[in-house]
Amino acid sequence: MPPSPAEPAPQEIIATLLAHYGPQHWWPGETRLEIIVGAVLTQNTNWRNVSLAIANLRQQGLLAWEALLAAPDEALRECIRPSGFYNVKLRRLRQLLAYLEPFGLDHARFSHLPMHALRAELLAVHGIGPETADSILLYAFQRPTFVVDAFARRLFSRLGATWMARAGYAAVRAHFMAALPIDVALYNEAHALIVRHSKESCRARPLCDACPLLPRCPHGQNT
DNA sequence: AGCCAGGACTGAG
DNA sequence: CTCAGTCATGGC
Repeated sequence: MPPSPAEPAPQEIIATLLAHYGPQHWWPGETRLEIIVGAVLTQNTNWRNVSLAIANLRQQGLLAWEALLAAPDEALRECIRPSGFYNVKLRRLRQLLAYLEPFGLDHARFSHLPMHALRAELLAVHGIGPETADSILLYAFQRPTFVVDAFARRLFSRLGATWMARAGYAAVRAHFMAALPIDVALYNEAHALIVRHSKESCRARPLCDACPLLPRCPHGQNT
């Protein structure tokens, strides 16, 4: 797919964002279970709504392994309602839990299995697609996989890698992983920085003069 | 008051 | 294999 002329180099962009925003130490949840739940609930949904759902679960004491497994559908549904698509997400969450249940979240298996093997297992769960699987692998199990999301696609597309807007998930992921060292901490920061930049500077109105990516980043284009 | 958000799956052509 | 339709709430 790439390399074409004048494509943004991932390591440069990430380094620039890192220099500007500093390390994010970003973590989409307090616990492994919370991260996994959040990964499902955030599918095509803004994090604000997911937070409401997570808060409900916490308040009901359902962010605990045993309690979550034992919770009736109705209780779970009410908790996750604010995150939208609650019927679908309830099923997907259940199926993911069903896959994890025989082992438990802290089973050695999840830290010893080769990443691609674990990734394949997650992808085999109905309702777990590539982005959800990668989020879980990276943030719950500390595996070095690059998370491709709408933010990364939009940002790099605007910076010159226009092919990313329509390319398949695998191609985009492979591009980033070929351009960057295979490193958990790096991928963690990269995703966090891209999200932060996308929500902050790139949405600033009027145009944000402090944008670390100026003049490359054409502020004002759609989102 | 629409429009859209950190996807994934299904059925049709 | 490509792609529109489907699922749904809350914030702006």
